[in-house]
Amino acid sequence: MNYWLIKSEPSTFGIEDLYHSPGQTEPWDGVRNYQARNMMRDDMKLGDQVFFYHSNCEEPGIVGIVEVSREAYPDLTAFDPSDLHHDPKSDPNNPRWVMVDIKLVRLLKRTITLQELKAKPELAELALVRRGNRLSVMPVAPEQWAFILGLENANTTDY
DNA sequence: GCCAACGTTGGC
DNA sequence: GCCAACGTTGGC
Repeated sequence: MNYWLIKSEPSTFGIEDLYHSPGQTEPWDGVRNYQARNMMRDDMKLGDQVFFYHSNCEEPGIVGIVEVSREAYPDLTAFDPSDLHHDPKSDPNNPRWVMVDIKLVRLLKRTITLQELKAKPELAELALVRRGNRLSVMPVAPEQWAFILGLENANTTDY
C-alpha cells in the first residue's frame, strides 16, 4: 500500500465536486508533468490512499482522503483539441499521458492547512512543504501519512 | 547539448 | 496582482 498527495484548485475541481460526482469517483485527468505521470503510471496501485489537497485558494490545505479505484490508463483528454489539456504531440497509438481514477474515501473533519503542515518538524521532508515544489502528484511516506492523520483531531491552537 | 526566453504554478 | 521557482521550448 502506497500513500500519495494530489493537488487541485477548488475553483476548477474541489473535494465538493468529487463528493457530488456519480459514485464519488472521477478520472484524475490533465496531469501534464512527466514526474507526476511516471508515479501514476508505475507506482499508483489500486487501493492506494491519497490526500486531496486544495491549492491556489483562500485556505490551502488537505481537505479529504481518496483512493485509487482504477490504475493508470491513457488520458484521452490529450487527444481532444477542445480540451484545456490537449496535447497534439500525444500519439493515440502511443499515448503520452495517463490518468487514474480516484474515489472519495471521506472528507476530513477540518482542513489541515499548509501553514500547519509547514510548522511541523516531522514533515520537513514532505515534498509539499519543500521549497519551490510544484508537483501535482507526490508520494507521502507511511510515517508522514500517519502523522498528518493524527493532526486531524489535534487542537488547532497547538501550533 | 547549452541556455535564454517564456509559460505555469501557487503562496502570499 | 505580484513574483519566485521551476519546467519546457527552441535557436544556435
